[in-house]
Amino acid sequence: MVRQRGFDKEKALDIAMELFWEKGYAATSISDLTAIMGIQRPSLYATFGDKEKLFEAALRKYTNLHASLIRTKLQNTISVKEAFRNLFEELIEKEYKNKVSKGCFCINTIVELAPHDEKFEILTREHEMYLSVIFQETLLKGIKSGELESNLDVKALAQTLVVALIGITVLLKSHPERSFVDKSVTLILSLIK
Amino acid sequence: MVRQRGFDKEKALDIAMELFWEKGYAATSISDLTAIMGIQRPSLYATFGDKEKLFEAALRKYTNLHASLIRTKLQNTISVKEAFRNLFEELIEKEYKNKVSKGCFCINTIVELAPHDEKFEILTREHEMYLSVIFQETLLKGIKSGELESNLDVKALAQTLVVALIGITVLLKSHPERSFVDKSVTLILSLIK
DNA sequence: ATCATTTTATACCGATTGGTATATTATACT
DNA sequence: AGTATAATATACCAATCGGTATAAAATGAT
Repeated sequence: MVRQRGFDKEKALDIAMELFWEKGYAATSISDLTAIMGIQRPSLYATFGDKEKLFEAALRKYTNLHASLIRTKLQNTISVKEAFRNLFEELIEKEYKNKVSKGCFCINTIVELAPHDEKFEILTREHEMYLSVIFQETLLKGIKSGELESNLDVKALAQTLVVALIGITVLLKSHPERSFVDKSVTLILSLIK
Repeated sequence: MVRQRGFDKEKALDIAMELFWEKGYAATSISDLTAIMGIQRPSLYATFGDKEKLFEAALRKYTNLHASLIRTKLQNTISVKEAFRNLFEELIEKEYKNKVSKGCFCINTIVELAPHDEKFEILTREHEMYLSVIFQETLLKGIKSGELESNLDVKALAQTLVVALIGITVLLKSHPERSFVDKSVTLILSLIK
């Protein structure tokens, strides 16, 4: 009884996510978005509400994808310490490969919007807290398997790994010497024992 | 022979620095700036060039102030480890006191502009590298005084402290539970031995 | 006091911003 | 096949963007 949408909503959202991720909220215009998404302005507004709603939808999609990606990477290895090492090293490798480093969409949003909009403060904080829970679970598995010491302060270590992940992700955007970030990753991983 | 400027250039730059620091480059308009600086648009352009030049001048002023502030704080204590602890704790205290946390102007710029403008990539990277040098000097002093172990990897530790400082500064903008950041600071400081 | 020089204030520029009104096109059900 | 409904395309909106032309006001040297 109705005309159906001529584009894939999820694909369009993916493209919007990539652009917001790369340029941030303020620097991305509706014209930029419609051009790259391949849709007209009224379609964007009819489908996603307004610019802020679209941004929020894109960020929620990112945090879901990011969390499950992290969880998967931490599950697929025998050694917990190796898993964390691979996590950091893949992050570093990817940022040095790409010419323009987008960093982490969630971290970018903490910096740009969290201080000025409580909605994004909560959304981004909860994602970081969720990451620390994933890290805790991974560390606990390492203790149970006997790989890690049983008297490890799992919570403190997980939170420190989150802090380190944030610090390295941000620092990579300024393209420091590779050895700089490699050395600090090695030292941080030495806390997992 | 000429009319003299009716405002203090350095004071005006300080005010611009605060606003760019709080809102970022894209979200700060010339009208915002002239209003808070108390000057007219042509005065701004005559004195500082254009928006980007003003931003760069503000950021350079910030990095200079920030570096000397950090160096001062690390000098004024007998124990090196205590000095670093105070550095982190004062940062945390300040961010929890203020309602809107501006974070670090340099870090904000790494996230917003470094990936899209080589000038700011270089400027911000050099500041972070400079901080790591200050940290190295401080740690070396601790070794010479006998407080720290002589086999400490000073470079790796200094770089890790920079990474941790960045991570905590960013995370604070999402207002996590106080215990979260306190615990990770304690664990990071345990690397200084 | 006059004059050259620079800052100031007002007003304006075209371009772009986020967001919509309108009218046309395409679809699913009767 | 006709009709109700929603998505599309075009064109437009006021507001704001970064930046400037112009002219009045203020200054220090003569």
